[in-house]
Amino acid sequence: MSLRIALLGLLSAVGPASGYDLAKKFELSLNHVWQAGHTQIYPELLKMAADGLVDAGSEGVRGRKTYTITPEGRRRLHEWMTEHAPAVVVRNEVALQAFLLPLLDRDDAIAVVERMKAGFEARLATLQCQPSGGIGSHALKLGLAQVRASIRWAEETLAELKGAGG
Amino acid sequence: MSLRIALLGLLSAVGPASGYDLAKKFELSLNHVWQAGHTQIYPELLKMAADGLVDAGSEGVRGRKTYTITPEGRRRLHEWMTEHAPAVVVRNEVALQAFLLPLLDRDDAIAVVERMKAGFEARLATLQCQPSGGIGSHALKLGLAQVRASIRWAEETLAELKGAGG
DNA sequence: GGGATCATGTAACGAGTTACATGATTTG
DNA sequence: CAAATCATGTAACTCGTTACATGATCCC
Repeated sequence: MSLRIALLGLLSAVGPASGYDLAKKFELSLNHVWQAGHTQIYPELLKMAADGLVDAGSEGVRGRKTYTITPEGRRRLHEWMTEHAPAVVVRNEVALQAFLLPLLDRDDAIAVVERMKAGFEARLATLQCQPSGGIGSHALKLGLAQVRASIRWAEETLAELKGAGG
Repeated sequence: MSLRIALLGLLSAVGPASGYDLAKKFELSLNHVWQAGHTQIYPELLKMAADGLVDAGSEGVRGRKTYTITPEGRRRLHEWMTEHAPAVVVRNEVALQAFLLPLLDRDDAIAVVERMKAGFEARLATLQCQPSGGIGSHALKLGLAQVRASIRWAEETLAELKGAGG
C-alpha cells in the first residue's frame, strides 16, 4: 500500500515519469524515508495502471513508458495523507542491538556502541548532503533531528559504559 | 534472521521459555524494537531447534514446550551482536507523510502534523510506562531520545506552517 | 458448566529481496 | 566497436500479517 502512495506522491510532485525515473528518485531523495528497487516498482506501476491510479503512456525510446497520475490517483493520495494515521511499526536492527547490549561484556558493548555512533554519523553526513529545499524538506529535518538524538544517545551510553569499572 | 536473534536474545536474557512466553515478551518489552506475532514465532522456534540453536524440552502441561538456548545459539547471538553492522533500513509511513507534506494545502498539512504530534506523544507515554531497569534499558533510552526529537520537530513544523500566511 | 486464558499450530496472502534475463542507445 | 547506461521485466525465495483451527486448564 505505502509503495503505491510513495509512487503517487512522486508522480504528483515531479510530474509524469517512467519506472526507471521513479527508481532513481527512490535511490536519491526518498532513501531515508522509503526504499524500493525497480523489481518492485515496475510490477506495481502495472497494477496501478490496471486500477486506474496512473495512465501509462505509449512506449517511447528504448521501451520507455511514461506514467502520469490520474485524478483518481490524486484523490487516493490525498485521502491517505489526510485520513490514514500510520501505525508506528518499528523493526530496527540497531535498536535490537541496543536492547540486547546488556548481554555483552563491557568491552564488546563499547565496541558495538562505537560502531553504532559511527553509523549514525555517516547517516548524518548523508542527510546533510541532501538538497534542503523542495519536497522532502520536512522529512529531511525529521531525519536530522532523530539522527542527532541517536548520536547523543550513543555518546551518553558510551560515557556510562566507560564510567562503570573503566 | 533478526527474528532468530531476538528470540535467542530473549532466551539468553530470561532463561528457558515457551513460544507463548516469548510472544508475550515481544508484546510487552520488545514492542518498540521488534515485532512478531505467535504465528511467526512458533514455526521459527521449530526451525531453530532443527538448526541446533535451541533445545525443545518435552511437552508440559497444556502442550507447553519449553525452549532452551544451546551453546551454538549463544555463539550465533554473540557473533551477530559483535560482527553484524546493521544496515539502516527505513520504511516509515510517518516519515513518508512528512516527505509528502508539501503536496497538501496549509490547513490539511497542519492537521496532519498535529496528528503526528499526538502519535509521538502517545508513544512517549507508552515508553515512559516501560520498566526502566533490566535488559532493554538502553533501547528504551534510545527510543525516548528519538521520540522527543520527533515531538520537537512536530512543534517546529507546526510553528512554521502556522507562521506562513496564518 | 461456561468463559477466560493458556498454548500451539496451519494456510493463504501480501510485501520485499535477490538473481536472472533481455535489449536499445549513447559515448568514448 | 565496446563499455556504460538506459530501460524493462520475470521467477524464486524470504519475511511478515491475517484468518482460521484446535484443545487444555483455570477460575467463578
